[in-house]
Amino acid sequence: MSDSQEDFDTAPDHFLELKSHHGIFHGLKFYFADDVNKDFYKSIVTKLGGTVLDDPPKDVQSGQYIVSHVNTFEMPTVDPLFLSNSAEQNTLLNIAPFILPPVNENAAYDVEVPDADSSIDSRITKASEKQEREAQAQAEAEARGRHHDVASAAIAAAAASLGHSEDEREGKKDDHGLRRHVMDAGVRLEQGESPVSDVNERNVSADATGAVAIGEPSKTVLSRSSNLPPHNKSSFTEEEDEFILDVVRKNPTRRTTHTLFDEISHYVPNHTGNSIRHRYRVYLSKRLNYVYKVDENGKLLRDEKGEFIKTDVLPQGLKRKFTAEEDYQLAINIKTQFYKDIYQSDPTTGESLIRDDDEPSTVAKRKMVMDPTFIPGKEPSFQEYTVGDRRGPLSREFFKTYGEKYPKHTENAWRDRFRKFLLNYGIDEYIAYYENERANNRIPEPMKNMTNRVKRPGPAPGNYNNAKKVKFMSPTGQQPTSASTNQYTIPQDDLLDEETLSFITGLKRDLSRMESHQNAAPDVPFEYTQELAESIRNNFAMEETQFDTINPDEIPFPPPIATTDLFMPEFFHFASTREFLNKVHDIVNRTYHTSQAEKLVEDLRDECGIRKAFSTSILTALSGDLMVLPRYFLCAFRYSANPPMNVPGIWTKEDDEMLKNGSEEDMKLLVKKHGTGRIEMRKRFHQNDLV
DNA sequence: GCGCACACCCACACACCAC
DNA sequence: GGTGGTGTGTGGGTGTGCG
Repeated sequence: MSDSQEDFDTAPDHFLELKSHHGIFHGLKFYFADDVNKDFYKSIVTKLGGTVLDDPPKDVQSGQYIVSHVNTFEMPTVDPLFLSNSAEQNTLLNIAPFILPPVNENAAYDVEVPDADSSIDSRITKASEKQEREAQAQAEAEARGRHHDVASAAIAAAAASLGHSEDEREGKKDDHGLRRHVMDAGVRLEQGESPVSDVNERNVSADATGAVAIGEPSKTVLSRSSNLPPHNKSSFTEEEDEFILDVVRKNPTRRTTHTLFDEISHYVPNHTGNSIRHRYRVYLSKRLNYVYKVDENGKLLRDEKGEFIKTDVLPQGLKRKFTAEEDYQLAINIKTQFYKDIYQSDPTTGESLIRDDDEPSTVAKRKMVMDPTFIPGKEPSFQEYTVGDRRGPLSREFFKTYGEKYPKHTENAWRDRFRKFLLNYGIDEYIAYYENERANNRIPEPMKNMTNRVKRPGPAPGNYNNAKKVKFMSPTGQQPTSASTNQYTIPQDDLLDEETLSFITGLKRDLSRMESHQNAAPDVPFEYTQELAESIRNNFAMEETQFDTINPDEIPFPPPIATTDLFMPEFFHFASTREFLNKVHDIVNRTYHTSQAEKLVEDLRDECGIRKAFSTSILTALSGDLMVLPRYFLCAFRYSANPPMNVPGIWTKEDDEMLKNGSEEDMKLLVKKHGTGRIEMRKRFHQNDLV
C-alpha cells in the first residue's frame, strides 16, 4: 500500500463518507484532447465511474468537459490535475480551480461545475466559524498521521512537478538527485531546514540535503485554501502566520520589501503579496521576537552544530535613508572639492595644489575646472566661498572614493543624492540651513521632497495584487525598455532581475497551485507526475553517455562562441573549459534559500561570469532543469552553437513552435528529441507564459 | 459597525545606459 | 568620462470594502 493510500485510509470519517458508491466521476463525461498519458487518465475516469467521450463535445453541457492542458476548444476544459488529484484522494474535488480559461479570451460560455459540496475544500470553505475551521484543519493533520509536514510537502510537489520518485523523496537516493530535481522545478532552496519549523525526522529528503524548499506551506494551510478563488478574502490561519514569520526570520534583510511577501504569496495561495505584507507589518511583526543571523550578503549563518543562529538584532534593510548629517557632510565635501578645483588650493592649509612637475593630463584637467580669472593668493577663505550655481564638473572618481570612504551608501546613491537633492536644494543653502539649526539647538532634517519625476505608467510600484503580471519573457523579447536597443543576440536582454524573478516565481506559482491541489496527501505526488518523473529521469540517464561525455579538455578556452555580450570579464579569467564547467557543476549542486532565486543567477554571474540575461534565457530553454545546464555549455562550446541544436532537454525556438503547432509529425520529432516527460514540462511552461 | 484582508500610493535609494 | 535620463523596487505607509 502506498503512503498516500495509508494516509487516506487513516482519514477521519467525514472524508471517507464522501466516497461515492458509484465512483467519484459518476455522471461526468470527459473528452481527452491531449495524447500525453491519455490512456492513464482514461483508465482513471473509467475506473471511478466516469464516461470517456470519443469525440469532443459540440456544445456546452452540464457535467461534460474536455481534458487538456490548454483550452483551445473554447469549451469547458479541465486540467488533467483535476482527475489525478481527485483520484488520488478518491474524492471529487471542486472543479472550478482546475477549469482553464480559453486561449481566445473573447470566448464566452458558462461552466456548470458539479456539486462541490462533496469536496473537502468546499466543506471547509463553507465552515464560517473559525473554531470549526481550526478543528477541521487539525483533524486533517491528525488524519494524516505520519505526515511529512510543510517542508516535505513542498519538496514533494517540487519533485512531482519535475519528476521525482517516491524513493528519492524518501531519501533513498543520492541527495544530489533531490537537490537537482527541486531546483529543476525552479524552486529556490533554503540553506537548511528551519529549526523552528518543526521539521520532523521523517523529512529525510530535507534533512539529508540540508535543503528545504522555501515553500514549506503548511499542509493545513494548503488544504484549506486550495480550492478557493484567489480573490476571496480569507482569514490568516495560525499556520499561515507561522509560515510567514518563519520566512521573514530567514530573510531578515528583506522583511520590509514587497517582493519577499509576493514570493511568500506563491505558497499561500489564498492571499496576495499585498495582504501578506500588510498582515506582517500590522500584526505579525510584533511577534517576530527573533530572526536568524545573516552575513553582509543576506546569507544565513550557522553555528558549529550547523543550525541557524537566532538573534534579536535586526539587520539593515536593502536601502538606507540619508540622514541630515550625511547630507551636510556631502555638501561640505562637494564644496571642498569645488574650492580645490577653482582655486587649486587646499582650503584647510591654504597650500597650492599646483606642482611644477604635474603631468600634462593633470594640467589639462586643472584648466577645465579652475577659474581662469583667479589670481593665486587672492582666493577667499573656505567660509567665505559660496558654491553658487556651480554643478560640476565632478569626476566619477569623486563619488567612487566617497562611496568607499562612506560605505553606508553606494557610489551611485551618493551621486544621485547630490544630483537629485543637493543640487536642487542648493549646496550653500543646505549648509546654511544645517548650521543654523544646530546653532539654535534644533535637529536638522535631511533633504526631502526634491524629486519631481513623471509618474510612471501602469500600476504604482509596491503593489502586488492578483492582477496578471507583466509578461517579461515574450518570444519576441519586446520590452518597453532600453533593452531593445542593446546588442545582445538573445531575446531577453534587460530587466534581468525581473525576468529572473518572473521566471522562477512563475514556476513556483505553478508548483504552489499543484501543491494546493494535493491537499489530502501532499507528500505523495499524483501518478501522472511519477510517470513524468520516470520519463525525464530515464531520458537523462540515457542521454548522459551521448551528450555529457564530451571531453572539456578538448575544447579551447575561451571558446569562440563566448562573446562579451553573453559573458562577463570574470568568465575569461577561467583557465580552461573544464575549470569553468566545474564551477557550473558546483553552483548547480549548491543549495539556496528559497527566497534567493535571483541568487542562483547572480552566482552564475559572479562566479562563472555568465551574464544574467544569458543564464535566464538558458534556464528558460531548459524548462528550468538545472541538471542540463552543464550539458548546455558543453554542447554550446563544443559545437559553437547557441543554443546547441538537437540536444535533448534544450528547447530551441523551433522546438517551441513545433510544440505550439502540435502536428503529429512535429510531435513525433519532439518526442524523439526530448521525450514525453519533457514535452509535458514544456507544455506547462507554455501554459504559464514562461516561454 | 468594524476588523481585517487586500489594493494602492509615492518618495526615493540605487542602478544602468546613452550621449 | 561627465552628465542627464530613467528603470526599478524599497520603505513606509494610506485607502477601500468585504466578511
